[in-house]
Amino acid sequence: MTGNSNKQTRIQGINRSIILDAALEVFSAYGFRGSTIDQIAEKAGMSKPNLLYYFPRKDDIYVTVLEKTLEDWLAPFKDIDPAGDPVEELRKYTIQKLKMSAQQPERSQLFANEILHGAPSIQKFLKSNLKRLVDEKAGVIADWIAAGKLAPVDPYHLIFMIWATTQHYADFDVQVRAILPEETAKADFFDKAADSILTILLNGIMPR
Amino acid sequence: MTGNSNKQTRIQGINRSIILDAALEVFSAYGFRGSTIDQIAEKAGMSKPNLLYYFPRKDDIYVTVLEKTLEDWLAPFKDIDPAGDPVEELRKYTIQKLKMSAQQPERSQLFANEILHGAPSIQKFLKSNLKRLVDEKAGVIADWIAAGKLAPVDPYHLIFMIWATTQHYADFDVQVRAILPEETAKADFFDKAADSILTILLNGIMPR
DNA sequence: CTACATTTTGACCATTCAGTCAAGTTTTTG
DNA sequence: CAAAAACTTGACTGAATGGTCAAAATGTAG
Repeated sequence: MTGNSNKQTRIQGINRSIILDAALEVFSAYGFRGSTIDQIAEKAGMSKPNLLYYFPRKDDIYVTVLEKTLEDWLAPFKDIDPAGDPVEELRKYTIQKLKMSAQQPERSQLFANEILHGAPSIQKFLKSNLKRLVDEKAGVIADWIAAGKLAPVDPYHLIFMIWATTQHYADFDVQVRAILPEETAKADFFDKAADSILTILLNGIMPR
Repeated sequence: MTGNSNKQTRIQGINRSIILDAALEVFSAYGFRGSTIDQIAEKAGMSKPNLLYYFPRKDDIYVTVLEKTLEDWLAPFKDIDPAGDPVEELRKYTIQKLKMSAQQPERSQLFANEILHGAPSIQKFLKSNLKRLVDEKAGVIADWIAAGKLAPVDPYHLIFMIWATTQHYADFDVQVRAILPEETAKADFFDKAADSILTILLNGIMPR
């Protein structure tokens, strides 16, 4: 039985998970080409051939980490509730995404890097799954607008705006810290950022 | 006289420029580690040793392209006029940045990639020049708010929001096109995006 | 046109790195 | 506890790639 088989042994479960954690750290920091298998193996505390026993190709590790990331990443988006209060739903979603950016910047960075370089590994996912999901949620927002519960704005661009703004704090972390060195150290940095963003965003889409 | 000297010959002027154009294309698409000197040389239409005659190290090419980019990139930000009408100035700036994202996505992508991976080549620039400039413009915005010309929002987060939103269309171009395939092909795509963003943003900061 | 400086390149070198392999060790199973 | 399966690794290979070098080609100043 090889490491690729469906049913995992105890050791396989442990080691695959260790490898994927190490890989996320390394890939998010250096990108696919900038990362080496040796780096990941060292961070995972095992030899390179051992790591390759679990994931035969560098690409296998990368794609697996990326897929796990996408899943987590979209969960709160799926949770936007058509039956909820529009402004409240979008506030909840925005805060959720900001929290994820703060707590798991590596996931955001990994994804950003993939897209930035043309999404070579997830083109299909973007055009099928993601597009379908966004179309659905854009429809929900359009309905809210039609019901007069939100100002008339293009739902797609609104979604992009929320994504861009929230992920900025993970992806451009270095820049934010360079400009706000003391602020970012404070405990309430997250709350202040969330508050500023939500003020502008929600006032921007409040029905008039 | 070497290719590094201050005074450039005719051929040096031409070739350095050709190399930098090629390098921007390659580096923005594949990142620093993902790009090879051979690739750049081929795109520039010259042999690798010839290219290395003008820029002795791979890093030299990269840093030169990056510095040129930073300069261009901040020009419109510098142009924000404290004496102008606040909403009008911020509209002008946002549109300017969106235009740049549309016309020179490579520059935005090059910069994004650098920041995403910890800004190894421009840490100092971020902490000195950029911070100084942002502090100055944040002061201008704070004054506008104090004068009751804008809603009370944190100037720094407002600036980040404009940056994030506008650059999203360059850096996440692939994702935008995956989700809005027909839209992006239309001639008025830019206008619609600008309009959507400005509606939300400006309504969000209009004094109440 | 000549002498000198600049530009260009084929061939080459050293290093890095993804991936292989065969032999050894540990874990599981009956 | 013995045999089989699963796991681990040192040593290695081949391809890719950053960079060198010496000689040839081209451009330029007087």
